[in-house]
Amino acid sequence: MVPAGEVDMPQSSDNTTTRVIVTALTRAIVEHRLHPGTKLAEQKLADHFGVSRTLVRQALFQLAQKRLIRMEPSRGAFVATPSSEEAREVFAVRRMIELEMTRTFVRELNPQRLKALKEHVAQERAAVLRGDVPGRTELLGDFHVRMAELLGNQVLAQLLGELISRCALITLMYQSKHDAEHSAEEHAEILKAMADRDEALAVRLMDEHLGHVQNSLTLDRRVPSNDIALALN
Amino acid sequence: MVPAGEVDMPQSSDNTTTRVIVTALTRAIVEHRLHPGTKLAEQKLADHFGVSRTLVRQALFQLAQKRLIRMEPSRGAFVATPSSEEAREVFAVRRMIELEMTRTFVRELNPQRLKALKEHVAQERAAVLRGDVPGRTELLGDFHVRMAELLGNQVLAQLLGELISRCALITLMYQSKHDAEHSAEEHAEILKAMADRDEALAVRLMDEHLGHVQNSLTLDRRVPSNDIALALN
DNA sequence: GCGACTGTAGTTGTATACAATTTGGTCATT
DNA sequence: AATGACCAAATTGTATACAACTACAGTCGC
Repeated sequence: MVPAGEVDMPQSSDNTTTRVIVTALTRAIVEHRLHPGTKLAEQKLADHFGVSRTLVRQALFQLAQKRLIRMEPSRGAFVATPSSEEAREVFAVRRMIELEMTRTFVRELNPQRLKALKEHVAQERAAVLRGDVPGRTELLGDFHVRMAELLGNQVLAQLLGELISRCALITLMYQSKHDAEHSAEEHAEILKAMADRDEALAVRLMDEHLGHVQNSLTLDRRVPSNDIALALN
Repeated sequence: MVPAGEVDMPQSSDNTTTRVIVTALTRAIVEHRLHPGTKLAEQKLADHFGVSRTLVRQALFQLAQKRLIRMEPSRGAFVATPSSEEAREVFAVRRMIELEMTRTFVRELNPQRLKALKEHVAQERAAVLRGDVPGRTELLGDFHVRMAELLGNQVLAQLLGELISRCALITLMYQSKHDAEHSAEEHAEILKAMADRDEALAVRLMDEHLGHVQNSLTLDRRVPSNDIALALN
Protein backbone atom coordinates (compact mmCIF):
# COMPACT_ATOMS: atom_id res chain seq x y z
CA MET A 1 0.00 0.00 0.00
CA VAL A 2 3.05 2.24 -0.23
CA PRO A 3 2.44 4.87 -2.88
CA ALA A 4 4.71 4.70 -5.88
CA GLY A 5 4.55 8.02 -7.71
CA GLU A 6 5.42 10.93 -5.57
CA VAL A 7 4.55 14.50 -6.25
CA ASP A 8 7.99 15.95 -6.79
CA MET A 9 11.65 15.42 -6.07
CA PRO A 10 14.04 13.13 -7.74
CA GLN A 11 15.79 14.06 -4.54
CA SER A 12 19.31 12.84 -4.23
CA SER A 13 20.26 13.16 -0.60
CA ASP A 14 19.30 10.34 1.69
CA ASN A 15 18.64 6.72 2.14
CA THR A 16 15.50 4.87 1.17
CA THR A 17 13.84 4.18 4.49
CA THR A 18 13.45 7.77 5.53
CA ARG A 19 12.42 8.56 1.96
CA VAL A 20 9.46 6.26 2.36
CA ILE A 21 8.44 8.09 5.52
CA VAL A 22 8.86 11.51 3.95
CA THR A 23 6.83 10.43 0.96
CA ALA A 24 4.05 8.92 3.01
CA LEU A 25 3.77 11.96 5.24
CA THR A 26 4.02 14.36 2.31
CA ARG A 27 1.16 12.64 0.55
CA ALA A 28 -0.91 12.50 3.70
CA ILE A 29 -0.42 16.20 4.30
CA VAL A 30 -0.85 17.33 0.71
CA GLU A 31 -3.95 15.20 0.31
CA HIS A 32 -5.33 16.59 3.54
CA ARG A 33 -5.58 13.28 5.29
CA LEU A 34 -3.55 14.96 8.00
CA HIS A 35 -5.10 18.31 8.75
CA PRO A 36 -3.12 21.48 9.48
CA GLY A 37 -2.18 21.72 13.13
CA THR A 38 -2.18 17.99 13.78
CA LYS A 39 0.57 16.95 16.14
CA LEU A 40 3.03 14.46 14.73
CA ALA A 41 4.38 12.61 17.74
CA GLU A 42 7.66 10.89 16.99
CA GLN A 43 7.06 7.68 18.86
CA LYS A 44 3.65 7.16 17.31
CA LEU A 45 5.05 7.61 13.83
CA ALA A 46 7.95 5.33 14.67
CA ASP A 47 5.55 2.62 15.81
CA HIS A 48 3.42 3.07 12.73
CA PHE A 49 6.34 2.71 10.34
CA GLY A 50 8.07 0.05 12.42
CA VAL A 51 11.32 1.96 12.83
CA SER A 52 13.03 3.86 15.60
CA ARG A 53 12.51 7.53 16.31
CA THR A 54 15.84 8.24 14.63
CA LEU A 55 14.49 7.79 11.14
CA VAL A 56 11.25 9.53 11.93
CA ARG A 57 13.18 12.55 13.11
CA GLN A 58 15.21 12.67 9.94
CA ALA A 59 11.99 12.64 7.95
CA LEU A 60 10.42 15.33 10.11
CA PHE A 61 13.39 17.63 9.66
CA GLN A 62 13.13 17.28 5.93
CA LEU A 63 9.43 18.06 5.97
CA ALA A 64 10.13 21.08 8.14
CA GLN A 65 12.54 22.38 5.56
CA LYS A 66 9.90 21.92 2.90
CA ARG A 67 7.58 23.89 5.16
CA LEU A 68 5.00 21.18 5.22
CA ILE A 69 5.32 20.93 8.99
CA ARG A 70 6.60 23.28 11.65
CA MET A 71 8.70 22.18 14.59
CA GLU A 72 8.38 23.95 17.90
CA PRO A 73 11.40 23.49 20.15
CA SER A 74 10.82 20.87 22.80
CA ARG A 75 7.18 20.66 21.83
CA GLY A 76 7.26 18.66 18.65
CA ALA A 77 6.15 18.69 15.05
CA PHE A 78 2.80 19.87 13.71
CA VAL A 79 1.31 19.90 10.26
CA ALA A 80 1.86 23.43 8.99
CA THR A 81 -0.94 25.96 9.11
CA PRO A 82 0.11 28.50 6.51
CA SER A 83 -1.15 32.00 7.10
CA SER A 84 -3.14 33.63 4.33
CA GLU A 85 -0.20 35.99 3.95
CA GLU A 86 2.11 33.06 3.28
CA ALA A 87 -0.40 31.67 0.82
CA ARG A 88 -0.40 34.98 -1.01
CA GLU A 89 3.38 34.96 -1.16
CA VAL A 90 3.64 31.41 -2.44
CA PHE A 91 1.20 32.18 -5.20
CA ALA A 92 3.02 35.39 -6.09
CA VAL A 93 6.20 33.37 -6.54
CA ARG A 94 4.41 30.79 -8.63
CA ARG A 95 3.12 33.56 -10.85
CA MET A 96 6.59 34.97 -11.35
CA ILE A 97 8.03 31.63 -12.25
CA GLU A 98 5.22 30.22 -14.30
CA LEU A 99 4.46 33.25 -16.42
CA GLU A 100 8.06 33.37 -17.50
CA MET A 101 8.08 29.60 -17.95
CA THR A 102 5.05 29.84 -20.20
CA ARG A 103 6.83 32.39 -22.37
CA THR A 104 9.85 30.16 -22.62
CA PHE A 105 7.68 27.20 -23.47
CA VAL A 106 6.07 29.01 -26.37
CA ARG A 107 9.39 30.25 -27.68
CA GLU A 108 11.01 26.85 -27.52
CA LEU A 109 7.98 24.91 -28.62
CA ASN A 110 8.46 21.60 -30.35
CA PRO A 111 6.12 18.78 -31.34
CA GLN A 112 7.40 16.34 -28.78
CA ARG A 113 6.74 18.69 -25.89
CA LEU A 114 3.35 19.58 -27.24
CA LYS A 115 2.43 15.94 -27.51
CA ALA A 116 3.54 15.18 -23.97
CA LEU A 117 1.45 17.99 -22.53
CA LYS A 118 -1.54 17.00 -24.62
CA GLU A 119 -1.36 13.52 -23.22
CA HIS A 120 -1.11 14.90 -19.75
CA VAL A 121 -4.24 17.00 -20.16
CA ALA A 122 -6.03 13.94 -21.53
CA GLN A 123 -5.07 12.07 -18.37
CA GLU A 124 -6.36 14.92 -16.25
CA ARG A 125 -9.71 14.82 -17.98
CA ALA A 126 -9.95 11.09 -17.57
CA ALA A 127 -9.22 11.35 -13.86
CA VAL A 128 -11.82 14.09 -13.46
CA LEU A 129 -14.40 12.08 -15.36
CA ARG A 130 -13.94 8.90 -13.38
CA GLY A 131 -14.07 10.88 -10.12
CA ASP A 132 -10.57 9.86 -9.05
CA VAL A 133 -10.01 12.57 -6.48
CA PRO A 134 -6.42 11.89 -5.37
CA GLY A 135 -5.42 11.11 -8.95
CA ARG A 136 -6.81 14.27 -10.42
CA THR A 137 -5.33 16.39 -7.64
CA GLU A 138 -1.89 15.04 -8.34
CA LEU A 139 -2.28 15.34 -12.08
CA LEU A 140 -3.54 18.91 -11.90
CA GLY A 141 -0.49 19.91 -9.90
CA ASP A 142 1.83 17.89 -12.09
CA PHE A 143 0.77 19.76 -15.22
CA HIS A 144 2.89 22.66 -14.09
CA VAL A 145 5.81 20.49 -13.05
CA ARG A 146 5.65 18.66 -16.35
CA MET A 147 6.07 21.91 -18.23
CA ALA A 148 9.25 22.57 -16.31
CA GLU A 149 10.54 19.06 -16.95
CA LEU A 150 9.80 19.31 -20.64
CA LEU A 151 11.87 22.46 -20.76
CA GLY A 152 14.69 20.24 -19.52
CA ASN A 153 15.18 22.17 -16.32
CA GLN A 154 15.27 19.81 -13.38
CA VAL A 155 16.03 22.56 -10.92
CA LEU A 156 12.95 24.42 -12.01
CA ALA A 157 10.81 21.30 -11.88
CA GLN A 158 11.98 20.48 -8.39
CA LEU A 159 11.37 23.99 -7.14
CA LEU A 160 7.95 24.18 -8.67
CA GLY A 161 7.07 20.81 -7.21
CA GLU A 162 7.84 22.08 -3.75
CA LEU A 163 5.86 25.26 -4.23
CA ILE A 164 2.92 23.27 -5.49
CA SER A 165 3.07 20.96 -2.49
CA ARG A 166 2.77 23.99 -0.31
CA CYS A 167 -0.15 25.22 -2.39
CA ALA A 168 -1.84 21.87 -2.05
CA LEU A 169 -1.45 22.11 1.69
CA ILE A 170 -3.16 25.47 1.45
CA THR A 171 -5.88 24.88 -1.05
CA LEU A 172 -8.60 22.34 -1.00
CA MET A 173 -8.91 22.56 -4.73
CA TYR A 174 -9.60 18.92 -5.11
CA GLN A 175 -12.58 19.44 -2.94
CA SER A 176 -15.05 20.62 -5.52
CA LYS A 177 -15.41 18.63 -8.67
CA HIS A 178 -16.36 21.82 -10.41
CA ASP A 179 -13.01 23.43 -9.64
CA ALA A 180 -11.16 20.37 -10.85
CA GLU A 181 -12.99 20.38 -14.16
CA HIS A 182 -12.36 24.06 -14.44
CA SER A 183 -8.62 23.64 -13.89
CA ALA A 184 -8.38 20.86 -16.42
CA GLU A 185 -10.19 23.00 -18.99
CA GLU A 186 -7.92 25.93 -18.31
CA HIS A 187 -4.91 23.70 -18.80
CA ALA A 188 -6.34 22.69 -22.14
CA GLU A 189 -6.85 26.31 -23.15
CA ILE A 190 -3.33 27.27 -22.14
CA LEU A 191 -2.03 24.37 -24.13
CA LYS A 192 -4.01 25.45 -27.18
CA ALA A 193 -2.70 29.00 -26.98
CA MET A 194 0.82 27.67 -26.71
CA ALA A 195 0.28 25.35 -29.64
CA ASP A 196 -0.80 28.41 -31.64
CA ARG A 197 2.36 30.12 -30.49
CA ASP A 198 0.22 32.90 -29.11
CA GLU A 199 2.57 33.90 -26.35
CA ALA A 200 0.58 36.81 -24.99
CA LEU A 201 -2.61 34.79 -24.77
CA ALA A 202 -0.90 31.81 -23.19
CA VAL A 203 0.66 34.01 -20.54
CA ARG A 204 -2.62 35.76 -19.85
CA LEU A 205 -4.46 32.47 -19.53
CA MET A 206 -1.82 31.08 -17.19
CA ASP A 207 -2.02 34.22 -15.08
CA GLU A 208 -5.79 33.92 -14.86
CA HIS A 209 -5.55 30.23 -14.15
CA LEU A 210 -3.25 30.78 -11.20
CA GLY A 211 -5.61 33.50 -10.02
CA HIS A 212 -8.49 31.06 -10.10
CA VAL A 213 -6.56 28.43 -8.19
CA GLN A 214 -5.57 31.00 -5.62
CA ASN A 215 -9.12 32.21 -5.28
CA SER A 216 -10.29 28.69 -4.58
CA LEU A 217 -8.38 28.97 -1.30
CA THR A 218 -10.58 27.96 1.53
CA LEU A 219 -9.93 29.74 4.73
CA ASP A 220 -11.77 27.36 6.96
CA ARG A 221 -9.51 25.95 9.64
CA ARG A 222 -11.39 22.96 10.78
CA VAL A 223 -10.49 21.08 13.91
CA PRO A 224 -7.84 18.45 13.20
CA SER A 225 -8.60 14.78 13.47
CA ASN A 226 -5.62 13.65 15.45
CA ASP A 227 -5.75 10.05 14.40
CA ILE A 228 -2.44 9.61 12.68
CA ALA A 229 -2.79 5.89 12.12
CA LEU A 230 -6.07 6.36 10.32
CA ALA A 231 -4.73 9.09 8.08
CA LEU A 232 -1.69 7.09 7.02
CA ASN A 233 -3.75 3.94 6.51
CA MET B 1 34.06 33.93 15.62
CA VAL B 2 30.59 32.59 14.92
CA PRO B 3 29.13 34.62 12.07
CA ALA B 4 26.01 36.57 12.88
CA GLY B 5 24.34 37.46 9.59
CA GLU B 6 23.66 34.48 7.45
CA VAL B 7 22.89 34.55 3.81
CA ASP B 8 19.27 33.48 3.83
CA MET B 9 16.62 31.78 5.90
CA PRO B 10 14.75 33.04 8.82
CA GLN B 11 14.20 29.30 8.90
CA SER B 12 11.64 28.08 11.35
CA SER B 13 12.22 24.37 11.77
CA ASP B 14 14.86 23.24 14.17
CA ASN B 15 16.82 23.87 17.27
CA THR B 16 19.76 26.17 17.67
CA THR B 17 22.71 23.81 17.94
CA THR B 18 22.29 22.19 14.57
CA ARG B 19 21.51 25.63 13.15
CA VAL B 20 24.98 26.73 14.16
CA ILE B 21 26.49 23.76 12.37
CA VAL B 22 24.38 24.30 9.25
CA THR B 23 25.34 27.96 9.18
CA ALA B 24 29.03 27.32 9.67
CA LEU B 25 29.12 24.67 6.97
CA THR B 26 27.00 26.75 4.61
CA ARG B 27 29.34 29.68 4.92
CA ALA B 28 32.40 27.50 4.52
CA ILE B 29 30.97 25.96 1.36
CA VAL B 30 29.59 29.14 -0.15
CA GLU B 31 32.81 30.99 0.56
CA HIS B 32 34.80 28.16 -0.96
CA ARG B 33 36.78 27.39 2.13
CA LEU B 34 35.52 23.86 1.60
CA HIS B 35 36.03 22.91 -2.00
CA PRO B 36 33.58 20.90 -4.09
CA GLY B 37 34.09 17.19 -3.62
CA THR B 38 35.57 17.42 -0.15
CA LYS B 39 34.46 14.59 2.08
CA LEU B 40 32.61 15.66 5.20
CA ALA B 41 33.25 12.86 7.70
CA GLU B 42 30.69 12.87 10.48
CA GLN B 43 33.00 12.10 13.37
CA LYS B 44 35.49 14.75 12.38
CA LEU B 45 32.78 17.38 12.18
CA ALA B 46 31.35 16.17 15.49
CA ASP B 47 34.74 16.53 17.14
CA HIS B 48 35.24 19.94 15.63
CA PHE B 49 31.92 21.26 16.86
CA GLY B 50 32.11 19.40 20.15
CA VAL B 51 28.85 17.51 19.72
CA SER B 52 27.84 13.97 18.87
CA ARG B 53 27.34 12.65 15.37
CA THR B 54 23.60 12.94 15.87
CA LEU B 55 23.56 16.70 15.46
CA VAL B 56 26.09 16.64 12.68
CA ARG B 57 23.89 14.24 10.75
CA GLN B 58 20.87 16.47 11.15
CA ALA B 59 22.87 19.35 9.76
CA LEU B 60 24.18 17.29 6.87
CA PHE B 61 20.68 16.21 5.88
CA GLN B 62 19.58 19.80 5.77
CA LEU B 63 22.54 20.78 3.64
CA ALA B 64 21.78 17.89 1.33
CA GLN B 65 18.26 19.19 0.85
CA LYS B 66 19.66 22.60 0.02
CA ARG B 67 21.87 20.85 -2.50
CA LEU B 68 25.03 22.23 -1.01
CA ILE B 69 26.28 18.73 -0.32
CA ARG B 70 25.43 15.35 -1.74
CA MET B 71 25.13 12.20 0.32
CA GLU B 72 26.11 8.87 -1.13
CA PRO B 73 24.53 5.92 0.66
CA SER B 74 26.94 4.25 3.06
CA ARG B 75 29.74 6.41 1.75
CA GLY B 76 29.11 9.73 3.35
CA ALA B 77 28.67 13.40 2.56
CA PHE B 78 30.64 15.44 0.07
CA VAL B 79 30.58 19.10 -0.84
CA ALA B 80 28.45 19.30 -3.97
CA THR B 81 30.08 19.51 -7.37
CA PRO B 82 27.35 20.99 -9.51
CA SER B 83 27.52 20.09 -13.16
CA SER B 84 27.64 22.90 -15.66
CA GLU B 85 24.19 21.77 -16.73
CA GLU B 86 22.90 22.29 -13.21
CA ALA B 87 24.57 25.68 -13.10
CA ARG B 88 22.78 26.62 -16.29
CA GLU B 89 19.47 25.53 -14.83
CA VAL B 90 19.91 27.41 -11.59
CA PHE B 91 20.68 30.58 -13.47
CA ALA B 92 17.73 30.10 -15.78
CA VAL B 93 15.46 29.92 -12.76
CA ARG B 94 17.05 33.00 -11.24
CA ARG B 95 16.40 34.84 -14.48
CA MET B 96 12.75 33.85 -14.49
CA ILE B 97 12.25 34.97 -10.94
CA GLU B 98 14.35 38.07 -10.91
CA LEU B 99 13.21 39.60 -14.17
CA GLU B 100 9.64 39.38 -12.98
CA MET B 101 10.68 40.63 -9.57
CA THR B 102 12.36 43.63 -11.14
CA ARG B 103 9.15 44.49 -12.99
CA THR B 104 7.16 44.25 -9.79
CA PHE B 105 9.68 46.37 -7.98
CA VAL B 106 9.37 49.15 -10.53
CA ARG B 107 5.60 49.02 -10.47
CA GLU B 108 5.37 49.10 -6.71
CA LEU B 109 8.20 51.53 -6.20
CA ASN B 110 8.19 53.73 -3.13
CA PRO B 111 10.75 56.02 -1.52
CA GLN B 112 11.43 53.78 1.42
CA ARG B 113 12.36 50.82 -0.74
CA LEU B 114 14.47 52.95 -2.97
CA LYS B 115 16.33 54.32 0.00
CA ALA B 116 16.99 50.87 1.42
CA LEU B 117 18.44 49.61 -1.84
CA LYS B 118 20.54 52.73 -2.28
CA GLU B 119 22.06 52.17 1.11
CA HIS B 120 22.73 48.57 0.23
CA VAL B 121 24.58 49.51 -2.94
CA ALA B 122 26.59 52.02 -0.94
CA GLN B 123 27.60 49.23 1.42
CA GLU B 124 28.60 47.07 -1.52
CA ARG B 125 30.84 49.79 -2.87
CA ALA B 126 32.43 50.32 0.50
CA ALA B 127 33.16 46.60 0.86
CA VAL B 128 34.67 46.48 -2.62
CA LEU B 129 36.81 49.52 -1.94
CA ARG B 130 38.22 48.26 1.32
CA GLY B 131 38.92 44.87 -0.25
CA ASP B 132 36.67 42.97 2.12
CA VAL B 133 36.29 39.80 0.07
CA PRO B 134 33.83 37.77 2.19
CA GLY B 135 31.86 40.90 2.99
CA ARG B 136 31.45 42.00 -0.59
CA THR B 137 30.56 38.50 -1.72
CA GLU B 138 27.76 38.32 0.79
CA LEU B 139 26.54 41.82 0.04
CA LEU B 140 26.53 41.26 -3.71
CA GLY B 141 24.33 38.22 -3.27
CA ASP B 142 22.14 39.92 -0.72
CA PHE B 143 21.24 42.70 -3.12
CA HIS B 144 18.91 40.33 -4.87
CA VAL B 145 17.50 38.92 -1.64
CA ARG B 146 16.96 42.42 -0.31
CA MET B 147 14.81 43.27 -3.29
CA ALA B 148 12.58 40.33 -2.50
CA GLU B 149 12.38 41.27 1.16
CA LEU B 150 11.50 44.86 0.32
CA LEU B 151 8.64 43.58 -1.77
CA GLY B 152 7.40 42.03 1.45
CA ASN B 153 7.59 38.49 0.14
CA GLN B 154 9.42 36.27 2.61
CA VAL B 155 8.83 33.15 0.59
CA LEU B 156 10.46 34.74 -2.41
CA ALA B 157 13.36 36.02 -0.35
CA GLN B 158 13.98 32.62 1.16
CA LEU B 159 13.84 30.88 -2.19
CA LEU B 160 16.15 33.35 -3.83
CA GLY B 161 18.56 33.06 -0.94
CA GLU B 162 18.83 29.33 -1.52
CA LEU B 163 19.31 29.71 -5.24
CA ILE B 164 22.01 32.28 -4.65
CA SER B 165 23.80 29.99 -2.21
CA ARG B 166 23.90 27.39 -4.94
CA CYS B 167 25.20 29.98 -7.36
CA ALA B 168 27.90 30.97 -4.93
CA LEU B 169 28.94 27.35 -4.68
CA ILE B 170 29.21 27.39 -8.44
CA THR B 171 30.78 30.72 -9.18
CA LEU B 172 33.97 32.13 -7.91
CA MET B 173 32.70 35.61 -8.55
CA TYR B 174 34.31 36.99 -5.48
CA GLN B 175 37.56 35.87 -6.91
CA SER B 176 38.34 38.77 -9.16
CA LYS B 177 38.12 42.23 -7.74
CA HIS B 178 37.21 43.44 -11.19
CA ASP B 179 34.11 41.25 -11.32
CA ALA B 180 33.04 42.45 -7.90
CA GLU B 181 33.32 46.08 -8.89
CA HIS B 182 31.48 45.31 -12.06
CA SER B 183 28.60 43.67 -10.18
CA ALA B 184 28.33 46.54 -7.77
CA GLU B 185 28.19 49.02 -10.64
CA GLU B 186 25.55 47.00 -12.39
CA HIS B 187 23.48 46.96 -9.24
CA ALA B 188 23.76 50.74 -9.14
CA GLU B 189 22.64 51.02 -12.76
CA ILE B 190 19.68 48.72 -12.19
CA LEU B 191 18.73 50.77 -9.20
CA LYS B 192 18.90 53.98 -11.20
CA ALA B 193 16.69 52.57 -13.95
CA MET B 194 14.18 51.46 -11.34
CA ALA B 195 14.28 54.86 -9.68
CA ASP B 196 13.46 56.38 -13.06
CA ARG B 197 10.61 53.91 -13.31
CA ASP B 198 12.07 52.71 -16.58
CA GLU B 199 10.79 49.18 -16.34
CA ALA B 200 12.08 47.96 -19.68
CA LEU B 201 15.57 49.24 -19.05
CA ALA B 202 15.70 47.87 -15.50
CA VAL B 203 14.64 44.44 -16.70
CA ARG B 204 17.16 44.50 -19.51
CA LEU B 205 19.95 45.52 -17.17
CA MET B 206 19.03 42.83 -14.68
CA ASP B 207 19.00 40.26 -17.45
CA GLU B 208 22.42 41.34 -18.62
CA HIS B 209 23.69 41.43 -15.07
CA LEU B 210 22.66 37.85 -14.43
CA GLY B 211 24.26 36.93 -17.72
CA HIS B 212 27.53 38.47 -16.62
CA VAL B 213 27.44 36.68 -13.30
CA GLN B 214 26.74 33.42 -15.06
CA ASN B 215 29.56 34.00 -17.51
CA SER B 216 31.98 34.52 -14.67
CA LEU B 217 31.51 30.83 -13.91
CA THR B 218 34.82 29.17 -13.58
CA LEU B 219 34.94 25.65 -14.74
CA ASP B 220 38.16 24.73 -13.09
CA ARG B 221 37.73 21.86 -10.69
CA ARG B 222 40.78 22.10 -8.57
CA VAL B 223 41.81 19.30 -6.28
CA PRO B 224 40.10 19.63 -2.90
CA SER B 225 42.05 20.46 0.20
CA ASN B 226 40.63 17.93 2.59
CA ASP B 227 41.54 19.73 5.74
CA ILE B 228 38.17 20.35 7.32
CA ALA B 229 39.49 21.84 10.55
CA LEU B 230 41.48 24.41 8.65
CA ALA B 231 38.56 25.43 6.47
CA LEU B 232 36.19 25.93 9.35
CA ASN B 233 38.58 28.34 11.05
C1' DG C 1 -14.72 27.11 45.26
C1' DC C 2 -10.56 28.94 42.97
C1' DG C 3 -5.77 29.54 41.99
C1' DA C 4 -0.94 28.30 42.66
C1' DC C 5 2.23 24.42 43.47
C1' DT C 6 4.08 19.98 42.83
C1' DG C 7 4.75 15.45 41.18
C1' DT C 8 4.23 12.17 37.55
C1' DA C 9 3.66 10.57 32.95
C1' DG C 10 4.85 11.42 28.46
C1' DT C 11 7.73 13.65 24.85
C1' DT C 12 11.64 15.71 22.88
C1' DG C 13 16.87 16.44 22.55
C1' DT C 14 21.40 14.46 22.64
C1' DA C 15 24.71 10.93 23.25
C1' DT C 16 26.17 6.39 22.90
C1' DA C 17 26.17 1.47 21.49
C1' DC C 18 26.17 -1.76 18.01
C1' DA C 19 25.51 -3.82 13.39
C1' DA C 20 26.51 -3.33 8.47
C1' DT C 21 29.25 -1.51 4.97
C1' DT C 22 33.14 0.59 2.91
C1' DT C 23 38.17 1.44 2.65
C1' DG C 24 42.84 0.50 2.58
C1' DG C 25 46.53 -2.48 2.93
C1' DT C 26 49.04 -6.85 3.27
C1' DC C 27 50.08 -11.07 1.57
C1' DA C 28 49.87 -14.82 -1.47
C1' DT C 29 49.59 -16.27 -6.22
C1' DT C 30 50.31 -15.89 -10.99
C1' DA D 1 55.54 -6.47 -10.92
C1' DA D 2 50.55 -6.89 -11.33
C1' DT D 3 46.26 -9.01 -9.66
C1' DG D 4 43.14 -10.74 -6.45
C1' DA D 5 41.67 -12.44 -1.83
C1' DC D 6 41.27 -11.44 2.71
C1' DC D 7 41.55 -9.11 7.01
C1' DA D 8 41.57 -4.83 10.03
C1' DA D 9 40.40 -0.16 10.73
C1' DA D 10 37.33 3.26 9.99
C1' DT D 11 32.81 5.04 8.71
C1' DT D 12 27.96 5.00 8.11
C1' DG D 13 23.10 3.49 9.43
C1' DT D 14 19.88 2.36 12.99
C1' DA D 15 18.43 1.53 17.56
C1' DT D 16 18.46 2.43 22.28
C1' DA D 17 19.53 4.85 26.67
C1' DC D 18 19.14 8.70 29.32
C1' DA D 19 18.65 13.57 30.53
C1' DA D 20 15.79 17.71 30.03
C1' DC D 21 11.70 19.61 29.27
C1' DT D 22 6.47 19.97 28.78
C1' DA D 23 1.79 18.94 29.91
C1' DC D 24 -1.47 17.73 32.93
C1' DA D 25 -3.71 16.27 37.04
C1' DG D 26 -4.27 16.18 41.75
C1' DT D 27 -3.35 18.48 46.07
C1' DC D 28 -2.79 21.97 49.16
C1' DG D 29 -3.56 26.57 50.80
C1' DC D 30 -6.43 30.42 50.85
